[in-house]
Amino acid sequence: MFQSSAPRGVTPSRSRDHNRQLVLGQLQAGGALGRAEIARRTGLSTQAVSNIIAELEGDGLLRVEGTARGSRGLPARQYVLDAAGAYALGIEVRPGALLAALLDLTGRPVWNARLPLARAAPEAVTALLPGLRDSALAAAPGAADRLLGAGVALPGPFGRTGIASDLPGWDGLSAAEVFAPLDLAITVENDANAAALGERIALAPEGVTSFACLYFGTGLGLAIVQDGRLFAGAHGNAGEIGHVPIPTSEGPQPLEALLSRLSVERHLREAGRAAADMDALAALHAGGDPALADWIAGAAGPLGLAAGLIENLLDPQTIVLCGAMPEGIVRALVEVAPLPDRSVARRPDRTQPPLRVGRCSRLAAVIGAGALVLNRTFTPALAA
Amino acid sequence: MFQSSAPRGVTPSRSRDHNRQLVLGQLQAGGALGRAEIARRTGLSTQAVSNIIAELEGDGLLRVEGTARGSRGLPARQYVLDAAGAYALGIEVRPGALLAALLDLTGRPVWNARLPLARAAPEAVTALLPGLRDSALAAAPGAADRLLGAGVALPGPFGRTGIASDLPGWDGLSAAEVFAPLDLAITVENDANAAALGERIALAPEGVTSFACLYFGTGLGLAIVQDGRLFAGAHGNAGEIGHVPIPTSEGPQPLEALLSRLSVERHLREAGRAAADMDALAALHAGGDPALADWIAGAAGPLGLAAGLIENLLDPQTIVLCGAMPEGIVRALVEVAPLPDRSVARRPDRTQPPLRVGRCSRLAAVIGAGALVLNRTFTPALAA
DNA sequence: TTGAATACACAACCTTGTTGAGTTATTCCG
DNA sequence: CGGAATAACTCAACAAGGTTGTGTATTCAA
Repeated sequence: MFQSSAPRGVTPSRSRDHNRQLVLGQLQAGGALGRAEIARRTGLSTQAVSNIIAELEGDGLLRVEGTARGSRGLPARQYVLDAAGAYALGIEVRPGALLAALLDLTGRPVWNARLPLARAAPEAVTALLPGLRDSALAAAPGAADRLLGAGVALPGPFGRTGIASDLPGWDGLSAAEVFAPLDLAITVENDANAAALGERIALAPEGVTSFACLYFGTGLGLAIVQDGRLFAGAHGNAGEIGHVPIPTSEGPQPLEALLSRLSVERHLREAGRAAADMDALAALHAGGDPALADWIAGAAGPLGLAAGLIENLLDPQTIVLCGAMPEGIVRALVEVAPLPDRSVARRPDRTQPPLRVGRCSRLAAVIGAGALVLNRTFTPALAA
Repeated sequence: MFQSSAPRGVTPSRSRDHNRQLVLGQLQAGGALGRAEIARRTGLSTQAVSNIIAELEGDGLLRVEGTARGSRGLPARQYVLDAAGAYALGIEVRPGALLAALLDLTGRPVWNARLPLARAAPEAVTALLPGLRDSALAAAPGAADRLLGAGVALPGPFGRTGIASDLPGWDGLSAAEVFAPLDLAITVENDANAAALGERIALAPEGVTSFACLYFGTGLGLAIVQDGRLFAGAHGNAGEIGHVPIPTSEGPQPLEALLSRLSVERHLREAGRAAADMDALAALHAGGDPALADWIAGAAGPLGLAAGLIENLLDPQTIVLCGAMPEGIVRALVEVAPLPDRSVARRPDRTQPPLRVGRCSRLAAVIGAGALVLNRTFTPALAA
């Protein structure tokens, strides 16, 4: 599915696309800004920014929100993103369910749904799409002709041609075909990468643009974001941290055997607990279940090792944990994980915590799927 | 020293820069090409390519080399890089020596020098620069007004402000000041990153643009190259793989305690061998020294683990080993390293070997330092 | 009240890439 | 052997987008 694409020549219209994205990205990260301020931040002339803003305002993507006061000179009109100016549809396919969410331009989910899937067969998914689309659009009046596209999150890793290999029957399929009934531009990513872009929207106002994201899915995934863009590797499968061997008293074991939902479920089952879903897990944690506390204590070490690996290899601003694991448990893991004292990321002027809790919920990847589309709208193609 | 810079707006002249780089990059990777072929590869119109080529030819960066034959239609004039069209100066500062190399436009070193440094004090380096520059220019007549700039490789990791922290007395210095006597545009990188860009030039014709580079320096460094650009992390210090703990029979040890020049030297010293420099090491290896064979056997396991980590986390096309380790030893390591059988990079259609031997010599980082400058000339700023 | 500072609009201009018509050289095929 | 097909390349007109210079409105401070 993924193919590292060759860089293309720049034409005037591609320049404009880039600069539009740049302006939108400033507003996403910086809140309300005036034209002159945007011009200073982007290095464009105020005139260029003015033209672009007029265009974006015409498209309904932004609107004036008051004027700046308190400084000399003509007060600047402040622009903000218009949440209702555009929408993105996020879809997540899991072995047991199809999830969907509709995000507004600011990344807030305005609608979401979860449909059980007996088998995650492509035809079954395709059949559900028209109804899904209708429900989503019914939730947001006016969104119909303002849909930027649809993002799809699938369990990775991907094969070179075709889609996901973790879902049975999907190998070698074209995403465009399976999701054709949506009649939208389709962007596909693995669940961890999608979730990371979902987190990016929340982190952008804090100035976090380069980070790693540990994602609890079926196993444990890692997404790497650099300057707001995904680091995908040569074939789109970077971040398979779950396979990394971790030394234990019983010899090396894959990280995801120690730190994942399957791991906690197995541990609890062996202790005689039933923890079929996230709610049950959260309840156990809230109740101070000793078996769960035991698992957390055992998983904290591997998490610390993984954090050390990631910091040393990737030097991120922070590492975000998200995905299908109750927030309380993730918070507990973050609090007790023993971080390595020697790391290039352990710098005195660091402002971000080494580990932080992200959007921990079933919705992390669906929201991320929608964010795939928004990200394309906000992140300029031009590298620094 | 490193600062992740914000993306900037695109202006017509920046577009031209990008497209010039794109054209040069095609010639670097693809050898002799005609205008129409370049246009097809870059997605630009033939006219745009024609204009750019005329400009580049005027600047002396490329020249016609014959015409294509054997196909229908007007035979295409083939263009190649003109090696003597531009030069880049590479400088490497080590604790014991100052190295320099002059690269032509194709990345070939046309001159190099090694000056001993009692103390690698900044003032001592600054004092040597004018002489160095003169010697380099004397070796390549006409290079004086065709110098693109100077690249500087320093042992990392870097502090946020100022230069290298591994070299005593350099912390907090500005590279522009220390290297001001060169009167050239200065680009600074850590040694592993520089070496990786040196390898990139050699790998580009094979279509390798995303790879990792394990570098033998004082310790062990890792550089990550994605689409021809360095992955630097949030603060420029990605790739500190030497600190990663590796399980051994005596408990976890940092990778660079098992796989580095210091490691092999210590091992040989304990066995009563003297192996002060690379020549001595190479001689021992050629002579089939059992203590050295012993070290290689012991280091192969950690190398395999490191390769597994890198493949799973970064999904590169290949992993290149280079730096201050005799080529024969590196070759032996690559041959016996046990690679993990489970890895996202282990794909059926893979064309590159998982591990390969790079430019193993004292010069890897100096050449890479020069390549820093060439890379800027060849790699477009536009991401895919 | 006056002047400095600041945001912004308008218009002319520059750079760059695209498009379409026309030229030239080579191969293919009758 | 000669015409048709093919492909590379050039020239000229055009379009898109950004910059620069000039002018105006609005606010703060002296």
